[in-house]
Amino acid sequence: MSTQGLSATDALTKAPTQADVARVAQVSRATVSYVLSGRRGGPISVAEETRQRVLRAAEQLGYQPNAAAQTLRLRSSRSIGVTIFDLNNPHSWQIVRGVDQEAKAQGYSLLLISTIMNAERERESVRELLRRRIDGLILTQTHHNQLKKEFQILSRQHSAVVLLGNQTEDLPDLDTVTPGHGDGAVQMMQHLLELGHRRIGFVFGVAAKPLGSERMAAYCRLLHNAGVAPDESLVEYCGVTIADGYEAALRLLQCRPRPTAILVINDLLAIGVLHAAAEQGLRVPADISVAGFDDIDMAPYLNPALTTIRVNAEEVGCMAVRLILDRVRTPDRPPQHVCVPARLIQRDSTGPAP
Amino acid sequence: MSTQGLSATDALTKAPTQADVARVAQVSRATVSYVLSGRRGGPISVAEETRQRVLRAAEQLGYQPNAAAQTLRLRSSRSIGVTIFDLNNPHSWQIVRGVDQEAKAQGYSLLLISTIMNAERERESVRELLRRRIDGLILTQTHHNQLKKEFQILSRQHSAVVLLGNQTEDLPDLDTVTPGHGDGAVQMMQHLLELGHRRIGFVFGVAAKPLGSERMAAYCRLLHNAGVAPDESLVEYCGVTIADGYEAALRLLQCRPRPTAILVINDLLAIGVLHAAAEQGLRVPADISVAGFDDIDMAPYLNPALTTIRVNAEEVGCMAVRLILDRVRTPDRPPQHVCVPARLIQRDSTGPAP
DNA sequence: TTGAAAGCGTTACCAG
DNA sequence: CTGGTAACGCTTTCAA
Repeated sequence: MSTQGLSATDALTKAPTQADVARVAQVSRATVSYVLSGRRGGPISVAEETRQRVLRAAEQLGYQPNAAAQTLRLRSSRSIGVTIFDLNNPHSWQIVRGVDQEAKAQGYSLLLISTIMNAERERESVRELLRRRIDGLILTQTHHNQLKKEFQILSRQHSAVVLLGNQTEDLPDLDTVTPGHGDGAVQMMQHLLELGHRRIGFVFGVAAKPLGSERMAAYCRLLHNAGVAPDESLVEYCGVTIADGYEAALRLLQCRPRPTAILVINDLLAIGVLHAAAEQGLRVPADISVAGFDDIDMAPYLNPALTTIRVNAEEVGCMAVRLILDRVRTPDRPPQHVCVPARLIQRDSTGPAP
Repeated sequence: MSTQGLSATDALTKAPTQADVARVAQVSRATVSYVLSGRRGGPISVAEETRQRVLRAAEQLGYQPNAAAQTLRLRSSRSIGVTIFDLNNPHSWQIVRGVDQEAKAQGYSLLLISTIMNAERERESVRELLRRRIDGLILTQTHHNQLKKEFQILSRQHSAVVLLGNQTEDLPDLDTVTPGHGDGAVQMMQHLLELGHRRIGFVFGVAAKPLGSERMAAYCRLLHNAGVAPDESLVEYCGVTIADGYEAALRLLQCRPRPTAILVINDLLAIGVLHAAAEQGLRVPADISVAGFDDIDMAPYLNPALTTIRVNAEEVGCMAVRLILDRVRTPDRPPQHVCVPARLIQRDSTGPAP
């Protein structure tokens, strides 16, 4: 049955397989595998002359190993899944960039990204990733409590899971990467308090309740320490879009007395806040200060340049990948929790209280 | 050897397979496949009672079909690859969003994204995608001339390719989606000329030569039609980052007489241009007008809100997916070229020439 | 150093 | 309607 006469060029109707390469190179399929993989187990040495012949044949045929077959055989896809909650936020992409770089650097050359907008789609996306037999999963800002079952399945598949930017309470024993937003919020509040601000508004736009609570906690605590009575009307809850931030700011700017500073949950929403201020004829920072979190790419180029808290997002992504790979290699290690430090980036959107 | 006694719960060391489900449900593996796939060929009907038993067993075991095995068997991974040139540009994400939505809607539930920064990495990324046996590949702004070989391989694998936002000259016979930037540039130039602008600068920041040439052509042509002599010093070539746009704008603003308007290749760079203008103490649009392309999410919230050309990016992504799927179903159809129209979005960054 | 052969988990064909 | 069984393309052990 074997179509012996198949030449190098006429198999145009089908992707070439290892067997085709073997035939052209006049060797066995095993030899082809040895030459082209040469992964672990050291070099199962094969004669240089043969090696070259195989390489040439593969090149000539445009042979690409079938990843599905490899995955099936090796029980590993050498890939990492990532779920991103808000694809619209540039900060998310900074993280993805970090993940991508580190994954590629570690030979986990491919990155599967799946976008999610709500808990239901999140489940579905994670399941899809499960089916692909990913070696690890990085979840950002997830409703992890709804994914218990998926975590079980993953662990049975020996896949690693890293949670990124989530609260670490009442959690399964997972590795986590935590951006130092809490500490950053402390720095920012100190900065604002030193500038003399006392009426400080907070635009709190998050996708789900517990996210950003560390920032909220720092905000409340430092106000309290400064002897400022809490004022509910200065905290505006809203969604995650720029428009949400804009509208929240409009509401905040109608408070009397007006806040002299507005802390915004992230830089994206801060863009909306800056716009609202400008629209109301307020000068930033002369009339009101505005500050954000994340230090997204455009933060230095907004008008005015935005004071913010920077957490190196690429490092966050990179650390997540490392935790994944560490766990793949050492499955029984105790859970690790790494924190990526934050620091204040002072620009032109904050100034002395008027 | 077959571990007959394996109960539903103690197989914790390995992902459950179809065989496990079959054993628990007391049916054959084929039956499990029929129940859980039920894809094409119509319903290979199976008794409702049996069906339920299988479903229950699968649920109980947390069974997820192994996608690698399915891909191997079906010769299709039901996935689409996308390469994005500049992950930093929000416009790219808009496109990805469109691709993601449409792909999911069509049952191509997973989206593989691979980021590239240069021609070499692009080749490598595409090869990786090839190995995964993607059903289709969407290339945005690619150096397609360097990928001839990969295209051959793809076509042999019966994978579809769509080029997005590329010049369509001297091209293999590929399907393309072209954003209407050329026409948009015409609209924008008309808008600026009507406002009385004659000295119009152009910040031309692209990753590779031919990209954006349709905008350049429109710019030159309309200036010429308006009787304005070309002025090389008004065109600034630069890279693709906000910083590049900022610096290009600084150079442009030093021209004497100063341009009264600046056309920017995209909104991202326009952010840098707006910042440069503000920094130089220029009021936009009173002293100088600024306009971009893409209508990224933040465009309406910049200070001032940015006049721009909108090409519905999600639609672009969506069309790309449709072209892919059409071709998968009808491989021998002649190449299709769809164009997504552009329209002027007039905001506050353009006004009468001073 | 090279070749033969046994799976990996699925699907789909062909008998019962 | 259900149950064997042969691929799919690859890696890897075991013999030669």
